[in-house]
Amino acid sequence: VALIGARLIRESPDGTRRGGRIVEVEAYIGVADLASHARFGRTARNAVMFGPPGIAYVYLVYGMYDCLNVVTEPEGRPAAILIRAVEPVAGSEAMRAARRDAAVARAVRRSATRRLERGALADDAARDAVVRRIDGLPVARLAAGPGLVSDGFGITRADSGLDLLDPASGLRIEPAPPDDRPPIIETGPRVGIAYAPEPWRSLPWRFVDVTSPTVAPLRRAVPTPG
DNA sequence: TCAAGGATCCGCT
DNA sequence: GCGGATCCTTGAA
Repeated sequence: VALIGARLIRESPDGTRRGGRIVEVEAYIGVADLASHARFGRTARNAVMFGPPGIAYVYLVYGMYDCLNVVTEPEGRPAAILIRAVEPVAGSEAMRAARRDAAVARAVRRSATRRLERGALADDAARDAVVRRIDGLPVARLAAGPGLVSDGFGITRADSGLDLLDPASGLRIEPAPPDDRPPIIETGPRVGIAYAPEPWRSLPWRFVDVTSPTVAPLRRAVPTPG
């Protein structure tokens, strides 16, 4: 919860600076949390979750998207916060450019597979469609999902293990400025963990700042049919 | 070594 | 609103 409102900062070697307000997170805590990557114990992938706090844990989901987490508990206790959405504050055009690069690369790969299956399909057409879509996005939507945060900020698994609390780090987290708009936080169940048994599946460990145009307010209740 | 499935996003219906 | 893309990680053999 303390992360909501904090700033995610990316400084590239060329001096480009991207920054945004963290507006949606999810908590994954301990080996007992059967929704967490730590549920199988310590493995090659999740090793940094068992390390000291403040470190970046980046993993690949669905074979396509990198997701950024912040390790939270002291060494030996595996826990991390998944950063699900960031509201851009600075460097939004650099984010847009990074989103374009990532999406175009995916579109070209996909176009190549399709060409093998069902005949010619111009890479240029796929590329143009992707560029139009990304260029039409409002700034608030540029990092409105865990995979999109990584795309927009240029985060990859190579960044896993970085110290996010080091002021000299090219990828880091800073406190919200004192005059910042105060967040209003809603909670809800975590997303995409249907494989987890109860109570883990329903624990309200997802936190959203509903003052942000980047995220939609959580639905409070499931309406009864009829 | 193998087979299964995923802390997502996008295009198409 | 649904299903495909895509490849890495995992436990089991």
